[in-house]
Order: sequence, then structure tokens, then C-alpha cells
Amino acid sequence: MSKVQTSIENLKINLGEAPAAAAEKKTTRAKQAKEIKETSLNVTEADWERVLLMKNSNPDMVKIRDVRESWRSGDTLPQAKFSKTEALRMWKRFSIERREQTLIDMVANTPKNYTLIQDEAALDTMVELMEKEPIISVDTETTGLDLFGIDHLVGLSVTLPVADLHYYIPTRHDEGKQIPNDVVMNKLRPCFENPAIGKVLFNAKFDTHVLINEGVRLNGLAADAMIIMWLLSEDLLSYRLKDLATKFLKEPSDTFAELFGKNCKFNTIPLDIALAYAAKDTDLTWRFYQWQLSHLSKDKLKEVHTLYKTVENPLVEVCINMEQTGFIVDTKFAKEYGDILKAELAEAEAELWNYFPKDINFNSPTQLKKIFYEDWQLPDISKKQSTDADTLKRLNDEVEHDGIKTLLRYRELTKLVGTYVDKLPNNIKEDGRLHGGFKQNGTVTGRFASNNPNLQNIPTLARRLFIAPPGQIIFGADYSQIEPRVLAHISGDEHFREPYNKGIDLYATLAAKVFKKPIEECGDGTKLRKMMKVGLLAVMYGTTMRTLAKQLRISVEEAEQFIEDFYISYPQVGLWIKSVWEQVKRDEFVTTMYGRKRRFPGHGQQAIQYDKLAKEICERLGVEKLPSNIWAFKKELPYKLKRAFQDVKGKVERVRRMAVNAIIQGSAADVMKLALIRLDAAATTLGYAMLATVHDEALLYVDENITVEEVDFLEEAMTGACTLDIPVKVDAMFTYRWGENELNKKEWFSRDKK
DNA sequence: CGGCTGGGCCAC
DNA sequence: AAACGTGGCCCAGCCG
Repeated sequence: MSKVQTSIENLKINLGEAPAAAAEKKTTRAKQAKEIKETSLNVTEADWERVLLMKNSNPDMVKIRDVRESWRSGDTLPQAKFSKTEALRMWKRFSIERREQTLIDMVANTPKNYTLIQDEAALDTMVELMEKEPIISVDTETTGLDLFGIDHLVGLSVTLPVADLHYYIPTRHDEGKQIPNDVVMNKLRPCFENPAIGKVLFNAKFDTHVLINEGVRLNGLAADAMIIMWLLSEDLLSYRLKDLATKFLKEPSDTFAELFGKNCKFNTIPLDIALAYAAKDTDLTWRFYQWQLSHLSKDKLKEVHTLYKTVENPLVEVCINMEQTGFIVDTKFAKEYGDILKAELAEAEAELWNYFPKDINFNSPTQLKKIFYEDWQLPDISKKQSTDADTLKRLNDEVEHDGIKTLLRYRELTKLVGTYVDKLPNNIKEDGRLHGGFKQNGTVTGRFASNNPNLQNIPTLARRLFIAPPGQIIFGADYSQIEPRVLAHISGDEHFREPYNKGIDLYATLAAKVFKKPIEECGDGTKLRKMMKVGLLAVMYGTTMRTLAKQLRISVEEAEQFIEDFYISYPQVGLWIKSVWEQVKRDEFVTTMYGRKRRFPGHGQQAIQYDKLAKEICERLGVEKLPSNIWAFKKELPYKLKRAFQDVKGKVERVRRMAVNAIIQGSAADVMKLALIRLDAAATTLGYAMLATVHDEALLYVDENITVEEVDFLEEAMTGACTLDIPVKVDAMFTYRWGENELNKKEWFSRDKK
């Protein structure tokens, strides 16, 4: 048996897979169950794509492809009469064979310039070469993803592009000769911490956290290929390096889970396999980055490249800082508050039993649906037997049922307890802090996303669990009305800009103008002002008249009149929106203020089809303007035409809404990202820590004795992040406990100190 | 059991 | 015939 095959056999034992001979004997139920379980895993789109790639070399695979297509289309193909189970078994057999074969091939074909570093002399040679490189690629291998918890580094790979050498340095593998971890870290530290040596990574945030745990602060991030990819194509299904390499470099590459199984830890991988896998990571990262650069240098992507260099790349450090800081959670308070809420919940539940039959689960929409619409025969307002809050409220308006009211209260409480008050403390790590994730590439528009846990959707009532460490406070700075301001700036509407330039209330001014009422009747708290707020959102997000009517509890005709009046008062806004529709029809993408793109491939054709059918409808009816409800014309328009138009209309209007929204939301996100970079720099000079961002606000931990000058300095970092044609306003907030007793700047500095 | 989906709901 | 943009998490219920 060759060395490679020995490694594979060892690996199989590590993976818990019995050798082939033993497998045949044992066919217990448990084992079958396990097999089914494994079979159901990992049959992803990417798997199937690879099956298609391999079909020429293995005719059997064609059958599997056919089976899959037949599942999708809902027919059975005559040449592929397999049950789903049989097909999955075939897939399983194939993938295990392939996995083994891939590993054998991978090790056998390990490139000559991949080197395993197992002794200090070799490491010294590598470091010497590394110091001559202007830019290198780095990647880490770990036991898992819980970096603030149990998981840690087991080895790292480095690519030296000039020398064309690729290394893997194992430090904590279970078996094989290795250099002690601290020795490796000490030797790498000077180069890794030297900002003059550029680093190219794939998901740099992850590796930087890993290295921080080892006492090394990676500096000089030159590029994060994952973030660049997202700027080049914001809505790919997968942003895994291996999938991208397969897709764009035309180099079929398997992900870790595909090669080793989902539950495998990297420290169990034999070193010869680890080298072939891990050195390829940095090799691919570097090559992928070069491929990206070849695109970014094109004229039409210059702006995107600039956006990357000036915003997204420096922002990676800010994300790392926010995640490192982490929130302090008041666990004692969480417990007390949880108990109070649970008592209220028990009360609500006891009350619910007065109205609902025994043994029903109030958390189950399926069961509630049956009671509301079958047993109680309530009118189906939503037309889909919904039991959501909106429907329940409207139902209650009609039938006045205490059970419905209590159910709403029950829902509120279960959400608060079950998702936040009880659950958030579970995320606290050994350092006593909660480190949520901030993903700068988490959305298609450019906004941040947050997870594990999501810190961007904490309800006001649950925010009070988050506190500042002793001697510090939470400082918040949020942009006031950033999205309407962006609209005012981009649309160039003088009237729309007026309230901002004069420093008066936007919504009151808009309402007065649109409703033709004196401004006194549109002030704070008035109905007209509230209506205007909803109306402006509808304009920005492209709400349909039907929904707007529902929200404002007015008729569809009144809603149409409302929006028409708005466009008469603010004609440039309407013209700008139409210009966006034209842009997206022509280019199939739109661009934010800072050059971020949102793409809508295929929209051009759809828009042309839309125009064609719209024209036909107008001609048949002999009208200029497309009627809002074509279904009213029962005889005048053939069903087929109406149906075809409705189809394309839905798609085209959806893209139009998304395009308008992407520019507004995306530009606001650009501004916020710039602001975060400046804030991070300002915070660093003051010795403060970035904590979080919630779309239009940034949170920091600062000294409770922060000075007015320091606050001015932080505020300026935000206000100075952009220059719009109108003023930008930032509101500062000071508190010991998030969401509670929040003071503004004036209040904070004039408060009575205890 | 573990993955997946749909309904519901929190934030901006 | 009909859906307001961007997200993530929890629970039921289903599947293999």
C-alpha cells in the first residue's frame, strides 16, 4: 500500500468510516439509518454542477442528472426510473468513491512547489524568502468556526507569489512532525505584523481573529478576495473560495466538507493531505485575486475598484474591531426580566385556554388556521388563511374577540423571551462578552448584515440587556433621515431640499405642500405628518397603491391621488425615479453614489416585452395612459394578453422597485461605511472601541468622562464622511444601558453626576 | 436526529 | 390578479 493510500485509510478511520470489507458484513438498522442521514446531506447545487462536469468521464452520472431533472420538473423520465432513495444511494456511493479518489489524486498530484514546513530550518528559509515579497497570501486552518469559543488554529498556509512557492505549516495536528505553535508564531510575527508586506486573504476577518487568538495581529491587508467577488457580483449563491474557483477559474475544487465530511476536524487530517488541501487555499486565493484584478482594471469597473480600495478594504479592519470588542450582557438582569416576562406569559396562556380548545399549540400557525377558519368560520380577509399580526388585528376589528387580543399579546411575549431575553445570554463567550458577527458583504445593496446573533434587529425592550463595562458608556451616533436626504441629493429636487437647507421639519413641510394645508396643521404628531411619512417611504420603496391604501386606511383612488399630488409638488423626484427605470432597462444595473453596483441580469428583455404589451393594451383600448387595473376590461382585452402582461409586469415592476431602493439604500450604506472607517480611526486615536453598527447608526464604548471636544471629534468623523448638496445631520446618544435613559449631547453634558 | 421550508416577526 | 426594500432567528412540521 502506498503512503498516500495509507493516509487515506487513516483518514477513513478518523472519519469513522469502516473499511470496505467490514462494511459489507454489518447491515444493522442503525447503520442504514446513518447511511440515509449521510445520503441526505450535501446534495447541493454545487454538487450537481460538478456531476454535470464529470458526466463525460462517467456515463452513470448522466442517469443521476436525469433523475434530478425529473424531480425538478415533476415528471419521471423513461430512461431514469429511480426512486428518490435509490438515486440518493447512487449519489452517496458515487460521492464516497469520488471523495476517496479525489484525495488520492490530490495527494498524488500535489504540485512540486507546495511545501510542508515541519522543522525550524525550513521555516527560517521560508521566512527569509517571505520578507523579500511585496505581497503574500495567507490562510489559516482551524478546528472549527467558533473563534471566540472553543475553536483555534491548527496550521496555516502562505503563498509567496514572486517565488511561486506555497507552504503549509501544521502546528496542532494530531499526528506528524510539527514545529511548536509558539515558535511558528514568533517567527511569522514580524512579517505578519508588518503593514509594508501586503496580505491577500479570502475572508480576512476570520483569519485575523484566529491569529489574534495566537497573539499575532495581521497587518497590511491588501485585498480580501471574498469581498471583491461580492462587489463584482453581489448575488451569487455561494461565496466559498472552492465554488468560485470552480466557477470562474475553471479549476474544479472541492470544499472541505465535500472532501472530508461535515464533522471532520482539520487537526485529524494527515499532513500529506493537509498540504495538498491547505496550500491550494492560498494558491487559489492569489490566482483568484489576479483574475479579479484583470477585471477591476477594465474601464467600466474602475469605480468599483476605487470603492473597494477606499471603502470595503479598510472597512474589514473596522468589522474585526467591532467583533473583537463585543457587547457586555447584563445576565443578572436578563434572568430577572426573563422571569417577569415568563410570568406574564403564563398569565396570557392561562387566559388563552378560555378561548381555545385543549392541547392546541399557540405557536403553530397550522393549528390556529384550523380553529380560526374552520371551527370558528372567521372571514378569510388575507385570502390565504393567514394568522399573522396584521390579519389578526383586522379580524379583531370585525369580530371583537378577546382570544385574538390575548393571542397577540402571547406572540409578543414569546418572541421577546424566546428569541431575545432568554437566548441572548447563550451567546456569551468565556471573556464574558457577546461577539455578534458583522458582515459587510451580507446584502445585495451594500448594507451590513449581522448574525450569531443578529445585533441589528434587537427590539427596543431587549436592548436594555446590553450594558457598558464599568467606567464606560455606550456612545451612539446616528444619521438623521439619511435615506430621504440621499433622495433629496440624488434627485436634485429643489423643493425637496428646501426643508433641509432651511433646517425645518421635512415631513411637515412635505405634508403641507402635498395636502395644501397650512404647516401648523402638519406639525409633530399630526395625522397628516404621519401619512406623509408613510407616503414618502412608499415613494422610495415603490409601494403599490393598493398596499399604501391599506396602510393609510384610505381608498386606492385616494392613495393614487396622494402620490400624484406628491409628484406634482416634487416633480424632480418623479423624473429621477423614471430615469432609474430607463437606466435599469438599458444597462441591467444601477449604481450608487459611490459606484456600488446592483445588477439585474435579463431585465432588459423583460422591460422591452413589458413596453410592447403595454403599447398593445393601450392601442386596443385607444388610450394614452396604461390603466392601473387591466382586469377591469373583461371583453376589451383577451385573457391571454392580460395574463402575459401581468406576468411580465410583476417581474419588471419588482426590478424597478429594487433598482430605486438599491440606489437610495445603497448610497446611504456607502456613506455609513465611510463614516465607520473614519469613526474607527477617530476612536482609535482616543483609545475607544467600535462596538456595532445598525444601518444608520454606530455604537462605541467610550469613557464615561468623555469630553465635549472628544464628542465633537467623533461627530465630525460622521458628518464629514460625505458632502451632499444638503446638510447632513448626526444625533449623538449617551447611555449606560442600550435603549434606556438615552441622553442626547446637551442632556448628557448638563446631567447631574452622582 | 439533523437539515430544510414556510409562517411569523424583529430591526432599519 | 394582486406582495414594500434589506436582512436573521425561532418555531412547526416534514423528510429521509
